[in-house]
Amino acid sequence: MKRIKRRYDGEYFVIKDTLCCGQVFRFFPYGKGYKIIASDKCAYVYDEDGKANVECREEDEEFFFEYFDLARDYSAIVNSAKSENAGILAAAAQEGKGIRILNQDPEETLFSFIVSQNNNIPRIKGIIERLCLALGEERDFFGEKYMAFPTASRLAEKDEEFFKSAGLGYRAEYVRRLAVEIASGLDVRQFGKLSTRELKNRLLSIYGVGRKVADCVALFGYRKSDSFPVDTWLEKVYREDFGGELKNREKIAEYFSERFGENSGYYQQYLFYHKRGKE
DNA sequence: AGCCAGGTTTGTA
DNA sequence: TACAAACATGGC
Repeated sequence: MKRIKRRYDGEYFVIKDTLCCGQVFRFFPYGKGYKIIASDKCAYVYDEDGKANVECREEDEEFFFEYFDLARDYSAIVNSAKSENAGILAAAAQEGKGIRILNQDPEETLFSFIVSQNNNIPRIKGIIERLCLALGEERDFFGEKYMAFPTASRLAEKDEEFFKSAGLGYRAEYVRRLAVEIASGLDVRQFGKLSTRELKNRLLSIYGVGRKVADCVALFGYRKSDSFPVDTWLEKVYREDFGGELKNREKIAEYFSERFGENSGYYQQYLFYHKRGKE
């Protein structure tokens, strides 16, 4: 199989910022940048001389073009952010204009963000990697091994003890029950047909999924850019940078998504990255 | 030692 | 409807 290399202009596509802004967990420092694993596919990606570089199998070129959302015009989004007159948003957008919102697999995104609740990013990455190592299918990337994200059927074979030993803590039962549901017929990929509202209600009916995880999954897994996930960092942004008084995170999420509409998800990423900082 | 991390569920009023 | 406590784990 052939290996291909694509170079993209780096003004609105910075690999490091796109991977390190908290939307994805399976990437590892490698060479001049990172190895990224999405579903069962792998790519070597790095920033160099103001360009974003993507190297992968020839047959995966289209997959990663879509994955990195390369058909979308991010200059328009960044310019809108700058014209919003919304506190630090303009500065955050300038700082994070190289971020692209990845088109991730819904099922992987759902499992990943259930793991993310009340947890920190390094730990989330570790837990997910242990699950992949134990249960993922082995694949080859030009002579180097990597593990695909496990199927729900494989996950469903394991008991709660297994998930606890992977470090999931009280989330073990959430993950196990979702795996069993999917293994016995629930197809979360079909949720993509639903409207944003219907999708969120459907996600909220899953044990272990609340408003914030539903918003992340809708945004990162189903491209619902009118979602504005509010976690501890965005609550901080709201209080400290927007002078907000609301206490309820759901209300805060409504405030932002009503204000920013279809650009909510992008702005949220700029603000998150700005507030939390880089790796 | 106690607080925090990309929160959700359950119980109470 | 709104709010508090409980829930595992590990880094600081």
